[in-house]
Amino acid sequence: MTADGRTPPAPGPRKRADARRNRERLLAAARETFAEEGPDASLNEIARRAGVGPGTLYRHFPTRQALQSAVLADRIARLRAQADDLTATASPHEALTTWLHAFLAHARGDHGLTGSLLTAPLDPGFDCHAAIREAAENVLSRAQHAGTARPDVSADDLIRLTVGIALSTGQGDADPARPDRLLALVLDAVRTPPGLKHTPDPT
Amino acid sequence: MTADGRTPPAPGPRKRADARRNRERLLAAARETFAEEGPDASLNEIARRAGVGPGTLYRHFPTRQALQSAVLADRIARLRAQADDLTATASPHEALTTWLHAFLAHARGDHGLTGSLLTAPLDPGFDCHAAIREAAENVLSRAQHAGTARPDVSADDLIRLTVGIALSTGQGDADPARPDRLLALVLDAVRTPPGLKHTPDPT
DNA sequence: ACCTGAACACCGTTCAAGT
DNA sequence: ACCTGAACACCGTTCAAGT
Repeated sequence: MTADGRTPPAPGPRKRADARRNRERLLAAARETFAEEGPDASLNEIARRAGVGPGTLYRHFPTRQALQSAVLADRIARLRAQADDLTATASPHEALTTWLHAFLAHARGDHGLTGSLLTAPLDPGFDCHAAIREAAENVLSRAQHAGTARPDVSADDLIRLTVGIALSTGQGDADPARPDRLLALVLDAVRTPPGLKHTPDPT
Repeated sequence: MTADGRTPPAPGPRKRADARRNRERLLAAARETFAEEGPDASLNEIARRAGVGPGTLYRHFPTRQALQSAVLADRIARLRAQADDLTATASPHEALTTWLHAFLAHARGDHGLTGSLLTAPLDPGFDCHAAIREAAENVLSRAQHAGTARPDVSADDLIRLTVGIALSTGQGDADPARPDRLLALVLDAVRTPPGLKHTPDPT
């Protein structure tokens, strides 16, 4: 990954015009199809919708994960930007809370795309895991320095807990408020100094 | 489901001998194959390993979930029994903690079988979701009555949080202690009275 | 009453052949 | 340099035909 975490090779205009057009068509078709059928949608179907042969899809995106990453890239960039904004405008604790809830909504809103991508082994192309971790580290370390988040929790921990909530609360739940409630519970623990109530005597 | 949560129709010896034998062979093959290749393993492959035609598999287990449930049934029964044991032998808080860690280990140990089953919509056959919930309610309500678990959390909440941790911490993690650490964090929150540190003055 | 296994429509992936 | 699309091995699922 590049030092600043942006999309590495910057798919500049150095390619043939038809190649660029096909890439764009494939991305649009993938966005549509993943949204409708989830992260396991048929790749042949995506190629078909893009008006392109299967081989062309594989040439542009050698693996299903590569295609999924590309589809998510801009949404993840937005999450990163939001973390920066919150750092500038909200209190440390508010920023942490708000950003994690936004991330949860994001992970729940894409039929499991983010979840499946963050669960699987990393993709060397666009490393969306790293980008999200930087955003999480941004808001978390600020809260830790302010003393409103316990120091023994990592950005990765928070991401995994949140993704876990997103994955385990399917959209068919009787209680639509459950995901946010569970995240709030987790955040309670993050705010609490570890071992506070286990050792009432500090001596 | 039956009132006591046992496997409902009790697949008694009322069937033809070859049918029973095939059922057993299919279950064994499924156990093997799911363990090796995860919950999405090929059903044809399972039938092949059982030395049986695909149609026979479908006759015994009309859906993939039905087969998965049958494979897990006895392991889930053991988890229920363990909850009963803990209730009799350990303190309320210890019982809750120990059982949830056991459940987490179980959910992490089967290549995601439990996770995929608890995430998907319920199966009317053997309802493993209900069985697990009863076990969780067993240990949770006892802790709540003893005052060591906050009352605004439900057995379903705990199950979802734990399954979420199991799903989001793949086995390829750099930190093998992470799952148990995250569960301990969650249990901290469950023990803490809600809003304790938000309102330092009880008046 | 249960089992068999061929058959169908589909999938992921590759690769010669084209331009 | 890139695209096409036929081809291969496989999958889930069904269903006539058997015993």
